[in-house]
Amino acid sequence: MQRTVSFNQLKIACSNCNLRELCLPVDLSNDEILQLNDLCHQKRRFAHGDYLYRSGDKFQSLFAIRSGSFKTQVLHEDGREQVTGFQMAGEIIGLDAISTDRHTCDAIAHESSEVCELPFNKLETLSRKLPSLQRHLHRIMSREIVRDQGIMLLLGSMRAEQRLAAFLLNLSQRYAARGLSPTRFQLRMSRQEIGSYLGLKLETISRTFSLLQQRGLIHIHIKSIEILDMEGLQTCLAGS
Amino acid sequence: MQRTVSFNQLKIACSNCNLRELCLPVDLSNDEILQLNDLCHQKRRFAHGDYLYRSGDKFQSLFAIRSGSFKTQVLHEDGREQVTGFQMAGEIIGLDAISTDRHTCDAIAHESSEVCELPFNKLETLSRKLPSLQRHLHRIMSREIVRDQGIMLLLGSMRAEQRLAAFLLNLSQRYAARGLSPTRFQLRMSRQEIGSYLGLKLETISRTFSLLQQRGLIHIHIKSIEILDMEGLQTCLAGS
DNA sequence: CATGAATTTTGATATATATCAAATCGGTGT
DNA sequence: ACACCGATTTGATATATATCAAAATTCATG
Repeated sequence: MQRTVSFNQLKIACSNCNLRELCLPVDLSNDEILQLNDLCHQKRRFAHGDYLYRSGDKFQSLFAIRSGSFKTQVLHEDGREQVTGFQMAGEIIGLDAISTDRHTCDAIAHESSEVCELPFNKLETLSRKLPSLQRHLHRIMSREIVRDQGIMLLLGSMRAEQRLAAFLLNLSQRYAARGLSPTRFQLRMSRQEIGSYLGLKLETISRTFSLLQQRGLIHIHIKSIEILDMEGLQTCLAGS
Repeated sequence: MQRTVSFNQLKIACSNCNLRELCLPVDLSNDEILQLNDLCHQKRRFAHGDYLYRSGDKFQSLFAIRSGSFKTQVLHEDGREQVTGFQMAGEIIGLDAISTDRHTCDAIAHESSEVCELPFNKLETLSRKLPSLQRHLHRIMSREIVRDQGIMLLLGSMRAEQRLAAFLLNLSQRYAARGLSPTRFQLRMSRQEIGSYLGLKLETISRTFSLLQQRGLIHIHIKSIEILDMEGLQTCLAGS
């Protein structure tokens, strides 16, 4: 029953889902990789604006973003909507739903995107057999906690300028981790959405972009941004 | 090798660590309960102000608070410290460290407290054998994510009054869940700490308490608080 | 290419909270 | 009971961001 796989097959298997978060750091045998790969065979495409899931939907699967990007948001009782995160290819989405069996936010495609579905029961079953997968799943969930606490700190004690610097540096890092330019990229989200995420109004975002540009830290034109002075931005994040 | 346990023993086992979060909802056999119980045999006491762990410490265990309460905080580069959470008896603390192998914040006893240590490797090993424990661990981590995202929403889009109302209602619920009065309890934390947690200054906290009192929603005297109008507070949380 | 809608930028003003300062209160030890 | 020290409350003012409004730019559509 032991299947043998070539290194090439293995690479394909591993990249099958583009599971940067789930796959890469796991030291699994070839066979184990294949098992994991079987998990996430089912793929789905989404166009800009499509919902991956909605708040209240029954939770069954995590989703690994293969390509494209998503945003997550919640609707307040009064109708206002608040963005809780931006997710890029290679990230896992839906972790918040595990505790309640229902999704707690909406996930919406920001552009044409592909995801693969990871049925959570199967993921749990497999992770009982594969300790390194189990550990990895724990790390992913913990990382989400750390990320969220980072945002809490940002919202609790930083001013507009620092928040935006933190946001841009975070995007920059994530692009860099994907082998893309950390200094020149497209913002997939509107000023409105950035503001909602950072706890600021769109006008403040616009003003703060202008400010950073005047200081020569960035060059921005609508959705195209170039970071001109990375260290300057970091200084700005550190604040006064 | 199968040990038999009476219902009474089982209750003792389960309550051994006062693991509201870890134990109660898990449907384990008697023997499994005993295994879990073995995990958390080591107990430690802390006095007010003692550190349970510090930011940067090597991560090895989660901690279950048996009695008392803790706060977690991070130190910014510039020396300011920000409270990231208040933890009560029955809660699990340390989840953020799993992803980095190092603790990412300080945990400090707010009063005389007892914790039991849960070596994470052992917890993982056991949870590979006990699916319901595995599922439960996942739920606990997910719940932490949901909690943090709740704070994000609060910090991002609520005013002082709403934040404080949310804070008080949250405490109230947690006391209620422990069979204590949801309307009359002691605040273990200072105005400073509440402010730090809610992204406000201590003066604002004090003023807002006064405001809520003037409106007849609460009665507060230093650290003793009584909620007089629960619905009023909820309305206040919902905001304008 | 022209038109209109949506997004972004910029300006003027309002407002919530921070900051600075002082007074009051509560607890602790002598 | 008294004096002291930290925590809390309250007041006056400053400031960052929100809000309201209008202009400028970009984008979508026929």
